[in-house]
Amino acid sequence: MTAPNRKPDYETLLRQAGLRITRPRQVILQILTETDDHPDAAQIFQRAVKQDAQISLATVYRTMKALEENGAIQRHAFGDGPARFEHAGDAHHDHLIDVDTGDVIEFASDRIEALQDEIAERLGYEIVHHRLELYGRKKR
Amino acid sequence: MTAPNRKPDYETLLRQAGLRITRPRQVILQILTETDDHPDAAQIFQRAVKQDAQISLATVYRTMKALEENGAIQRHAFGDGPARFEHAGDAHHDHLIDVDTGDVIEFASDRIEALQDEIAERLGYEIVHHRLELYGRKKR
DNA sequence: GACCTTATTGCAAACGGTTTGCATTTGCAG
DNA sequence: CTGCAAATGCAAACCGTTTGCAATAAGGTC
Ligand SMILES: [Mn+2]
Ligand SMILES: [Mn+2]
Ligand SMILES: [Zn+2]
Ligand SMILES: [Zn+2]
Repeated sequence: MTAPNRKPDYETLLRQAGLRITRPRQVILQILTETDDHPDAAQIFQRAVKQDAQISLATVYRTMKALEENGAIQRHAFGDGPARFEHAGDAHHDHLIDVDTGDVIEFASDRIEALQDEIAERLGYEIVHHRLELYGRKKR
Repeated sequence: MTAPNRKPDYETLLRQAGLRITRPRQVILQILTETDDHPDAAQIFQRAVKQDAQISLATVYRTMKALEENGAIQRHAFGDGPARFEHAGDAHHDHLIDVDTGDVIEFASDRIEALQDEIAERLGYEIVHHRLELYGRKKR
């Protein structure tokens, strides 16, 4: 469940950053555009290989890094597993991870966000970014 | 800055779990007892080697795992660096990491904790654990 | 289109943190 | 003190990620 899809124009974004639109990148960007979950590099790679059998995992990683540096995607590290990605541009939100299924549910709370700022303020700090993850189990 | 030191009796705890009090473990436990920060395995190892030159890093890792499984310590993964440890038993708190210095400041907010429960509740989940980390920069 | 320069690729090897197999040592119950 | 299982040190394996390198291909210029 991702916030309303902004259908970000990754290609234009990359072009403006002076990066080339290569075949591997097109494939990866397409996957990112039409995905609604938080895939890791291996999953993106699996999906990519179906479209172009000679894409390499290294290229997936390099592309993700490029996209991240240009603010096109966000990288998360849930639990201790591999990094997982999602397109940026949607409004800020945090995540609830189902410990049984691994499902990721998004949520947002401006009250929590405000309290975070308050706390940082009180400690004499300015928040650069934060990470709030709830790990939970579905109530039956 | 850690909450008031509970001076946990790790040795008794380990004995009750059926684990043996070996020399390497004594050294590591001592380090953990008198430390007030959030050291990683390499740091614990460095400190340990000063007391007993033949302790191995593998033993540090194995001991940390044993302690964690018995609820004696907590493991954190700040940013993307190595895991960092602190003794459990102190009251729950979350962390503010100084992005410039790496310093870790502890804080607690029952208002935030309550809001988290509320959110999970609303989504039909029960929180097993959570992770709240603020990454900030000191205001001058 | 052909050409040139340079970014990007695939591959395999390196990486850093952590875990593990194994032969040896050690704690500790009897 | 003995005997046995648990714990150790070492080195090798691990897993996700990054990197060096030679080969390829993007895309600006004519
Ligand atoms: Mn998300
Ligand atoms: Mn702490
Ligand atoms: Zn947030
Ligand atoms: Zn908390």
